[in-house]
Amino acid sequence: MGKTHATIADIARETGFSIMTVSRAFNNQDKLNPKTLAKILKKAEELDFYPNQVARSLALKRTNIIHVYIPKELSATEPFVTQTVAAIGERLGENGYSFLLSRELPHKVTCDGVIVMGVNKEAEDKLSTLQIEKPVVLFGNHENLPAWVDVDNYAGQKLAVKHLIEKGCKNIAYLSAPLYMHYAKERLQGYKDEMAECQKEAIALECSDNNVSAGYEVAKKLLLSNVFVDGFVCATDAIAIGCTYALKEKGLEIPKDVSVVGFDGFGYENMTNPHLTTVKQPLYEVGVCLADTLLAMLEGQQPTRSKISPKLVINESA
Amino acid sequence: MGKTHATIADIARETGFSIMTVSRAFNNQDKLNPKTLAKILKKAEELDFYPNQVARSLALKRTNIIHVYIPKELSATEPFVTQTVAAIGERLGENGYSFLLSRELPHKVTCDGVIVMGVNKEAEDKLSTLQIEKPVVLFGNHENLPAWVDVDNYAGQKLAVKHLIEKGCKNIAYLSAPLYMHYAKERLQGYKDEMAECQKEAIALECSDNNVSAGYEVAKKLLLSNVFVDGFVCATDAIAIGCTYALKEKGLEIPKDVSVVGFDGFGYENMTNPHLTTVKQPLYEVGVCLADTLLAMLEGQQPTRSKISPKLVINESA
DNA sequence: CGATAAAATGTTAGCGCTAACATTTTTCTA
DNA sequence: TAGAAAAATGTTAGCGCTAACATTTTATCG
Repeated sequence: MGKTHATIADIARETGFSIMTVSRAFNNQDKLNPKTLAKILKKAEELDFYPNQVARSLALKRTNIIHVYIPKELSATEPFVTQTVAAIGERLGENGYSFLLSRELPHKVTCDGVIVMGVNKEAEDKLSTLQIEKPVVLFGNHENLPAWVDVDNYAGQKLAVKHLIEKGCKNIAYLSAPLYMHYAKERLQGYKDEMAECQKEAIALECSDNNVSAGYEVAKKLLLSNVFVDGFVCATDAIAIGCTYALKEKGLEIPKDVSVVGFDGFGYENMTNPHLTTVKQPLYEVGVCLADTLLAMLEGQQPTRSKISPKLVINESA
Repeated sequence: MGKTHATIADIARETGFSIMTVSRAFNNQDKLNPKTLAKILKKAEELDFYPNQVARSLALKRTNIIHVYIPKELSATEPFVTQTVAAIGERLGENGYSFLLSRELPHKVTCDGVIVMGVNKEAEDKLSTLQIEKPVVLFGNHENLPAWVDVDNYAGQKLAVKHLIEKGCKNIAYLSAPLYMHYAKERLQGYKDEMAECQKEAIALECSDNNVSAGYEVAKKLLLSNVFVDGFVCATDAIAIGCTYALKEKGLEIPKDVSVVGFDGFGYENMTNPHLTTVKQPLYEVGVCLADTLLAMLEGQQPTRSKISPKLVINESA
């Protein structure tokens, strides 16, 4: 591969300073005479020097690698995983860490810390073990873990309801995702509480699945009943899209006759006609927060738990 | 952080072999007496030993890090980027490499190789420079680069046309994406050639943008003219979805009256009613191939160029 | 069965960097 | 301006591993 690259030893030789002084120029600049620092940096520039992170990691007994653990039951290609990972990766990179996507819990010597993309009952025990050795941050929430970041589904869902009420909707129905999904429970509660706080009657229906067909079926069923509804709050965008099909089929116009709000904002919201108003999951922020939480722990700070509030993205459907 | 972890020196001491023999047990097993190997592995297990990759990298003058460079003009959250990155990451991890998502071209000492997620005129010069020092693989195709992996848009679009013809469609129109997108040209050509090969007349219209509204507008325009069309091949799923809205508005049933095929398969295909038949970009395979191409180069093999064929995913719309 | 090749194992040096301590130089104070 | 404190720089040892070469042990064969 041609000649090897300049090292701090080269700079030391050429400037006449010791290796350690050169090392300080890249780590503890404040402990150097400004003139010395300038000379060293100039020579570094001249030699196209770049610190060798591997050597640095070895000397510091670190790896500078973070494992991003994606439990097997999660698809690694789901938007909510990949978008969060993108943010994590960017943030870690800015801080000198590379990362590893893995589907198995890592051995402690292979990383400085772990970000877990969702809880997996099987892995829980291992997590607490690993936690003793290396910092762990979870995407989600868990009472036994001191560090996690989650989306505030509850607050997000309240936002949607609030918006419809402000728009003047009188009868707001809720199409829930299957309740065995933890987010579904949280969102449903947000709807119920917000409705209660506004002295409105809740009408919540659970879909059998989180997809367009299920949303369509449940909305259709509701429309066939005698219940008058002028607003639909849906637990996910997929369900909301299904809902719009049922509404159109019935000849209802969105948002003139009825308003629809979704939840997720993975890009599907722009596939409807009209475009869907939705509560967008703040995945970028979550990813950044996951990374920052871990980085803080690596610097010795206390673990933290964060809930990040989604934002309402107002499009045409409500 | 508690007591340090077992090293090969520990195993050497406890088994009575030299450090080098222990090292061989984890690298050149074939050069060891089987009994020796067994003893060492047993002791390793006992001590929960795991090789320190950082030390290994330093000794081998490698980083075991791959930079995944996402040019600034690409959004890091686009599905086609994030899904490919997920596959790259998984593959690299399996092979002992971690990676770094970066928005700037890396310095050569920070990585063993680079995967570029799309060409950026600005970066092209730098790429050829970097290439001399470290292996580079591009997602896309470029005549000046010896190693790349691309989606075979041309072949993929032919698949879609073929499918409609087999289904018995007589008049197949094409809704193209804006032609300044490189993939749009390739896909359009695939449509044209396949139509020509089947002695069919091509009717191609270009959308002003790659989104639902643009697809809707163009399809609507075509429907207003006197041209009879019983099949739509669309350059993207977003355009196809827009197209379905225009068709439904006109009272046409899909696929009874008219068939629609999209392209991309990023998940939007399941948001339509009926679900969209589409040509799915093989992003997972692309990611794996990008990683494998780079890994092969790192082992000294020649760079290669690959085009990966998308698959037709048959749903309800055609 | 001794010479010789082949297999197995060991020794040395070093990858590039940093912590910890040691030394030198500069600055400050009475 | 001597003497002490502070600032700047240097020395030593080692992080855990591997390449390259050196040595010892075992297998092979006329």
